[in-house]
Amino acid sequence: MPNGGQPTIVSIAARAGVSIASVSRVLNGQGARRDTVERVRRAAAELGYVPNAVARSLKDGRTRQLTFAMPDIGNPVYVAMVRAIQAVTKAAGYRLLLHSTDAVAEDELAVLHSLGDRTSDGLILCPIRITDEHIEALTTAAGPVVVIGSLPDGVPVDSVRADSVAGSAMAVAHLFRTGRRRIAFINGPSDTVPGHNRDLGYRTALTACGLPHDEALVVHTDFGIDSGAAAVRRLLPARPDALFCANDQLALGAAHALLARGVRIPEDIAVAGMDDSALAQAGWPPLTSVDLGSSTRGRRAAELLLDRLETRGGTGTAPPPRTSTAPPRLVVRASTAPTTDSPITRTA
Amino acid sequence: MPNGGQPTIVSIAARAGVSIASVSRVLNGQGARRDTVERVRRAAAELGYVPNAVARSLKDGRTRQLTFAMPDIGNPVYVAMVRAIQAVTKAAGYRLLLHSTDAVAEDELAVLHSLGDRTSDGLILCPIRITDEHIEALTTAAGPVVVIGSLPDGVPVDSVRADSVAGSAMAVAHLFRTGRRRIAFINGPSDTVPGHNRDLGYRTALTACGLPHDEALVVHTDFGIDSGAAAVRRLLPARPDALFCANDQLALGAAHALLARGVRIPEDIAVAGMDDSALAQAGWPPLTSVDLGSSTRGRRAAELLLDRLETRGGTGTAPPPRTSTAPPRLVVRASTAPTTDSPITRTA
DNA sequence: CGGTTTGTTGTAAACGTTTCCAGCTGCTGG
DNA sequence: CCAGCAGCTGGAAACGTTTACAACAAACCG
Repeated sequence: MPNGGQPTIVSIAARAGVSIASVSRVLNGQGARRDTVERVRRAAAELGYVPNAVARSLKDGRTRQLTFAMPDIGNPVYVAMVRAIQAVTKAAGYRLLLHSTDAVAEDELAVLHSLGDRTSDGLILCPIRITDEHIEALTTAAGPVVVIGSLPDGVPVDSVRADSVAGSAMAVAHLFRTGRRRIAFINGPSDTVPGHNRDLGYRTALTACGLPHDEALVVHTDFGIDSGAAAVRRLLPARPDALFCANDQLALGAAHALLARGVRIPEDIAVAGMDDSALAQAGWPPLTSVDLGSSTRGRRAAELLLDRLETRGGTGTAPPPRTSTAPPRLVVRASTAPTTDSPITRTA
Repeated sequence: MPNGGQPTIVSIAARAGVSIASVSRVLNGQGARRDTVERVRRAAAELGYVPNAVARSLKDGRTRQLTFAMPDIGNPVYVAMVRAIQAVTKAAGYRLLLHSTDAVAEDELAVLHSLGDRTSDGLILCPIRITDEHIEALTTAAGPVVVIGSLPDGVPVDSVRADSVAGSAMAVAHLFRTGRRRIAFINGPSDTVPGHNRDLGYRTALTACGLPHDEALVVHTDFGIDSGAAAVRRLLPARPDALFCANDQLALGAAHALLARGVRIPEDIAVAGMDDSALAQAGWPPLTSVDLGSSTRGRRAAELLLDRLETRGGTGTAPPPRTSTAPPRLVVRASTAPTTDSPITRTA
């Protein structure tokens, strides 16, 4: 037998002396005579029968599996998403397939195309960048997709986005309110959507606060602890009194570099991060950070996807794509306590 | 059509004017006449054909999917494992199914049983506790399983374990060498395997160092940042000069509680953690920690599983179960710098 | 008591592949 | 000129389910 000796509906039928149709019916809780049910149940139990999910999937065209593709499972932001998604999908009876794209665009496209192989019923994709090929692949996707990230208008796909413009602005405004006037910015790569948006938020907030934009106070680097430390070295000559970092890892690296130089946080320089990951709480002093709602976004994305799946084959035409934005939330901790000589302005 | 309008091998056959058998052969790179190949290839491309993985799985009895079940994806240790496993499986052409058991034993058993549904070709299980039911389920599992954790002898299953006894001992010995004499211990639940082993390592090392075992210096709690902070409050009256924590999260919570009370680290009290997660590096001062090799274990487990999968149906009898132990590694950071008055013994 | 209903059952088709087998074509070698 | 052979090809079975359909028995009603 090509099967691993695994019992099937056929073996049960033989043992119980009924047809495979009856076995299937009994096992799926449909009507049958008293003793038929009894016999089938017992045979199944004795053989230790477990229905073959693959065969079932083939029959009814669904796998009860969902795929989540993100750039890097090492990043706490994505871990938070995985966690939230997993909670939702598990409750709904779906399994979760994890795919790490290593932030490679081709990999993201491959995942999108592989939706066609019917391995999973739907996909949550977290692209690092959106190219024309992405848009093309998204519009022609073989199954429901939800994108976590910002999509251009007109792409017929549900999406969940973070408001990192507003989030950055909140952080900068907070630093300003607590008396900081030379607010430096350590950003990630500016050619990614998040990088661009955070930059936008930073500039907007500076203007709103009436502060000048000083190029010497801005560093672009990649996301990572070491990069944060390196950036500090470049920024210190510009004499900042606050550091806003596009990410907690950068903030942490920066904070360590400062402390190692004897700079006091927050007395000399305030430090704020972004994402409010476990690292922010873990740092010393604990880091003020902007929570962009990774958990919320993950949960919301999963809900949208499940919703698509359920309203499938309903009235015919699919409902229009929905976009949901998770509001940012500023979490103030010790790393941005006001300077003693600051005007503790509570007004906007 | 019950299918979503998705092209199949049949549509290609029709369009190319050949039989489905020929399509299958061409697509699988078997011999065919020049123009048959040509026609099939073109038809497939024009229709945007993607092979249905479910049908294929049903046919040849393998899904090219692997399952990893762990207690909590929020824990950095498991994230490290996921990452390592993902890297290996991806390279081997397998997808990774993630399952979070929330540390619930029934959930672990359910995963084990669900191996029979043929959803995945193999399972890596990270159980929090091993009950008799686990052993029963493991021995009768419907497919290859690798356990990350310690298994009693005689269970016919590959396993990868951490040497947390030795790891704990290393940490305690290190603290002793750097001049500490009242070494407190914040442990996780003692009824889990890791909890028990860490306790064992702690006691063994104390004895080896000639230090007395003082109950007032030991706290059992659950793994979590807040628990670490709470434990410190209970320990301080016992006047420890070092804190060994069963996990980085505990260590971090403890460190924060100490710093908040004005206790200096490492001058007044040294702090060491375990797991060497990102948190250890992130803390201030950076935390000494024992790396139990989460990555290594994950990678090794994946390799063992893949190996089982390949040597399947070979000579007949399966090779005996293998057990691999990841050696612990002490990572010394600032949080355990020697006290100034310490005998900086480098011997042993 | 015959016709209709109701409930239970079995046969067979279908899902989309892969693959065994047999048949066909066109050669080659005798 | 024909046997044999190689290369291609198509038909059909198989993987393990679910389910439409038909068959059949028993029970009911008039």
